[in-house]
Amino acid sequence: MSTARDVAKFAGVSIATVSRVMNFPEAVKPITRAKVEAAMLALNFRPNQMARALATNRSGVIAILVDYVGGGYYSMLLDALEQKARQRGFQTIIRCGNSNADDIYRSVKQLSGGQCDAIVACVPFMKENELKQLLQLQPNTVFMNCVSTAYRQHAIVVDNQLGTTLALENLYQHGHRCIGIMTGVEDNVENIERLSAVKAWFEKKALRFSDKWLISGNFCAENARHAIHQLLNQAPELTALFCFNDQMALGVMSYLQQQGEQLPERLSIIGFDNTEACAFTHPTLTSVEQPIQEMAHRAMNIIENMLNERSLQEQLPLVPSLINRHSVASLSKSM
Amino acid sequence: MSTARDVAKFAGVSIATVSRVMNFPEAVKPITRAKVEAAMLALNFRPNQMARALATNRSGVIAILVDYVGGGYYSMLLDALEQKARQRGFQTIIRCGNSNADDIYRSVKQLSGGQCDAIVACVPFMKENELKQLLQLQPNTVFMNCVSTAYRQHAIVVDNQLGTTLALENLYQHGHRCIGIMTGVEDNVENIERLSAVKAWFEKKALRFSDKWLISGNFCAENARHAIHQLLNQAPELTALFCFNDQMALGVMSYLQQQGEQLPERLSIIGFDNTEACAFTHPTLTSVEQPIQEMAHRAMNIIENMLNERSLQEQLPLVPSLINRHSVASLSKSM
DNA sequence: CTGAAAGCGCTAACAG
DNA sequence: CTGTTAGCGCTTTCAG
Repeated sequence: MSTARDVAKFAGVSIATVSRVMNFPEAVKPITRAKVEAAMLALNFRPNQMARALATNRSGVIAILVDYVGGGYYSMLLDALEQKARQRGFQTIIRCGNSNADDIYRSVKQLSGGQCDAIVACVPFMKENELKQLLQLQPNTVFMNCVSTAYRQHAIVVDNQLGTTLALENLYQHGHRCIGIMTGVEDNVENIERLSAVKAWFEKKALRFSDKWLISGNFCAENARHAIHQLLNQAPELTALFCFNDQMALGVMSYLQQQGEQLPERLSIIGFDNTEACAFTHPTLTSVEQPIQEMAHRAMNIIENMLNERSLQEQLPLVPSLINRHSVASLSKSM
Repeated sequence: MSTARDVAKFAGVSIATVSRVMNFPEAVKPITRAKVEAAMLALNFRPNQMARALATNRSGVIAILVDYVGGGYYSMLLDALEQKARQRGFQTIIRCGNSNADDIYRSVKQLSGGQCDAIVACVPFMKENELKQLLQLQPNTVFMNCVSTAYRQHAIVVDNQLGTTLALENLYQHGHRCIGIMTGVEDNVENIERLSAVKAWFEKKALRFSDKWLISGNFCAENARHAIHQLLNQAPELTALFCFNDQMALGVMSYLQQQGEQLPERLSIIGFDNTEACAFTHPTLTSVEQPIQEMAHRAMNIIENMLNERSLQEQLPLVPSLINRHSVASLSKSM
């Protein structure tokens, strides 16, 4: 592999000039520049990013930390982040396998040794004090889908209260009063927010809410099958179900259909995330959409501000919207 | 951020000793080592990976190049690769947005500047001569799902002929003789292999195969909806369909069900990849599974051999299997 | 506009 | 077992 020194020798210039051609081409006389560029081509020169990073203390890469890369919501988010980062001249690298705070710490320790300039951490499972530790390891961090009171400048989050209300209100307007709730992972902050929004909504509506209407599906399709079975056993009066993510809604739908139930007649269902699969179920799935593009955009704004040592603004929760499809039946019609 | 020099000063040793504690702890007297480790802790020392990589010419990271990270097959593959790489002490980074040869070249040029030791490139769209170029840019490359005659030592691929045969044979045994084929992206080498396997199978069975039974869905669910509409128009005699990936099968199923068709009665369907969604459709989807774990395992073997400058063995195609579910009806029964 | 030289933080001989 | 020292390949003053 040829180095800048080789190029310099070949072009008959100094190594500093080679560096300038890479970084400030306008600062080099066109004719010299041409010689250098020719040499680069001839020697198939590719600058060593590690050396460059070491010298400048900048790598140009943003690391994204997630749990699984697969399916659902995060894969969409990752693609959005990659695209926005690229637009601003950053490379992105994704590290998966970060399912708890310790995984995150380990990853961050490695990555913050110069391997990246900033981190986007998808850490809905982290508590306030853990976020603090994370920021100590790497100040240039953005938390995605992470509710935080102390670090609002670093945290991008959707208005879960609104998302929840949109879903419940839609079911309500279709005549549903007995609405089941399938929650996700217990200490996931988004889960917590959505759950408390559910309770607030029922109170505001002065509707009875029974704890029997509540069940956990752990955000995962397979668990949702068992969960819905149990839920309908313990609360057969339910006519609708709000799932805290689409994966679970998918599990529920497939389970019920395997039991020979008609959807949405037997149960109206709304999911959360508006993943691609929503359009390809039968019936298609109504779901709450998170504004992924805007989230990715904000993440990059925060990062640029951090890297330029500008002060950060507090982030307001972003506005989700309900995407109406065919998984909700009007109660009057089906009765 | 503290450096090895700081640690050395703090511990009252030389910087070389600090380095040894990191790399060959046994080579340092326990008492010295303890002092150094204490200093590291006290100073919150994290070695600069870039400096280390520069000095050793090894980064410990494997880069994985894919197109989209989302949904289907690749997200499963990515998780498998990450896991296997981690087991062998490598970090992985994923770069998405590589949908053609030029994207790949650009990524590889950047990454091979010391940022990674090896690359796993998911490049079913690349031709033999493009693979050659890629290997010139970065010799330590593994091609995933990539048919190649010249670079078999670098290419991990599933036996597409067998996979295709398994699917068609299953339909045949359920009595189907008029079998539609939904292909993927035209110049995708896996697509090409599967298509020629289809034709070979029909010939071997001495069954008529009409070109009207063939349609492209571009590997994507949305396209599959239009494709199936057209296909059944031009060939209403079809009783079964083999889709070259699951995404398209999903699109087909949802479209037909929206048209009020019964599945699998109207059309028996088999997909390819056995993605997670297969278990959550209704009916559940029979699909050809690629041995992802084994593929990831082999990729890491090849990489270790390359990095240790051992000679590479030619890779034989891996063996896929058919996962039977409920999307295939017996023709006798449904008639 | 260009060159010389001093690092960036770490590793790896080589001495001792 | 430990310290000294010369790089790894690039950037960045500072002179000229």
